[in-house]
Amino acid sequence: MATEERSSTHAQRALITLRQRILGGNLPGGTRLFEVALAEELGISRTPVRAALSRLAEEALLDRTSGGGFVVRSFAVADVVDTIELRGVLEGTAARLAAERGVTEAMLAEAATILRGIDGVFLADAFDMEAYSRWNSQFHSLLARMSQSPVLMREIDRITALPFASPSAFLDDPSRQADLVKTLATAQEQHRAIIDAIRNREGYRAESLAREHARAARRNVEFLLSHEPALREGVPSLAILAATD
Amino acid sequence: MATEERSSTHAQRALITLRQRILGGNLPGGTRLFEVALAEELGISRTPVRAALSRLAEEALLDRTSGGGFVVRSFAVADVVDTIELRGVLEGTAARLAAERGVTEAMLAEAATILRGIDGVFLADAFDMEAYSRWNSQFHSLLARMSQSPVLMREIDRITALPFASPSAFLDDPSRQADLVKTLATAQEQHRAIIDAIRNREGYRAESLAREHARAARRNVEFLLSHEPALREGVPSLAILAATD
DNA sequence: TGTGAGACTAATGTATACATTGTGGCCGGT
DNA sequence: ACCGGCCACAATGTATACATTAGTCTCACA
Repeated sequence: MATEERSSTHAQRALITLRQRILGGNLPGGTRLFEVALAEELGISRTPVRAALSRLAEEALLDRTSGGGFVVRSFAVADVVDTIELRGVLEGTAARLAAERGVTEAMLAEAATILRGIDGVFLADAFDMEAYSRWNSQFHSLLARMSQSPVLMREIDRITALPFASPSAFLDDPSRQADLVKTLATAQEQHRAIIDAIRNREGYRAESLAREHARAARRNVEFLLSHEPALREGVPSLAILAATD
Repeated sequence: MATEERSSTHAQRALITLRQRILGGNLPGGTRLFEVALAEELGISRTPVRAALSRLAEEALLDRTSGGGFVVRSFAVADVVDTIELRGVLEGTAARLAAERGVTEAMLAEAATILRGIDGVFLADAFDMEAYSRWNSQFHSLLARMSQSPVLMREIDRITALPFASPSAFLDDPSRQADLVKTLATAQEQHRAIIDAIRNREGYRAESLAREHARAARRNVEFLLSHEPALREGVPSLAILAATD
């Protein structure tokens, strides 16, 4: 969120509550949301409910109906796959623009710091997934900034706001942490290679690497979909999909 | 607009009015929009004004301020260039997915019809720019559909809603029609090649061609920016940029 | 049995009054 | 002269009452 909202307005609190429900899979795709019922349930008037619903449509979590109402957006498996693909395309473009336009020494130094931070997580006795996730988020935030394109950064922010398209997607699956850690070493090599390509002004290489890097999330989706649906329901990053009828 | 709105509500009319002003360059980027003043000016209450403003933020034509208000989004030249680049990337991705996933015979037949339609515009005695624009829009709409990705189609719709990133961008510049017609023959060759690549399942070729195809808009921007600003102001597709202080 | 029309109810659109917050200007003190 | 605090006004947040529209169900007719 680029803008700091007024804290604790009714609309803001309703927005947060409803967003959490949708992302957490508690509101199945296709569910009609009604102003009056929600106002009653949340104990506020219709006005802030409408404001919150409009914001959720802005975030593409709700679709508008022809009658002026709102419905929870449905995500099919193909939508998840395509959203992940789109993230790869956008981050790939960010990497390419960074390589084409060149980046500052300060950015490269920041990248080096982040890479060292991630390396440090691997060297610790116990793998700290939260620390990895934090460094990982910083890496991806920097990558977007390196493009020096506010337009692109804005689009990346939009897409990566969805849990399954986030750079941290699937890191929150407690049942597969040991397996995940094995793949994160590869991911870190990719981080290093992307920065190397950017430093060397290799646009095509940078784009290709960043696209492939994002594809890890797709592999996770495919893994989870090849197993029992029950397994998927324990994965926060895919909760929104579990909610699809 | 995927959804049909209620016709002629105050909010809808305010939305249309304000959108036209912004896209037409009559509201400079950075302009604060105030509910009360707009309500007074439009002769309606604040409620539909707020709804319209929220919709415009959804369309990314307005940014939200920290105080809960709205400000007209500023577009710098670099933003225009990057948005056009993004359109190329997205349409390139659509072409690649179409090639990778394959398309139906019906889609290919539709493409052939459109290509014939465009060819017909070139064969006429007087070049009909409006007819060309209509066929061109159909081509690009089909291209997005060929990806068979609702997620991607949605993003393409978002980006191409901006005048300078529209497939029809700059076709509306009355002062340069003769020059433009010369470049449209090249564009039509590109249309043909894109469909050929898709038919042949050549993903990389299709993506590259579609990206290059979108780059024509960038050449138009660069041409206009290398001439007097006064020239630019007569170009509807760039009106929104002319409005930037 | 199917279709169309009408009635009723619920959902959304709108205006307005009041509450709360933010911003700018002015005044006083250092 | 500059900075901080206070006050007033404007902007936004909210609730509520009323208006309008959309959707669904039932009945009647072909």
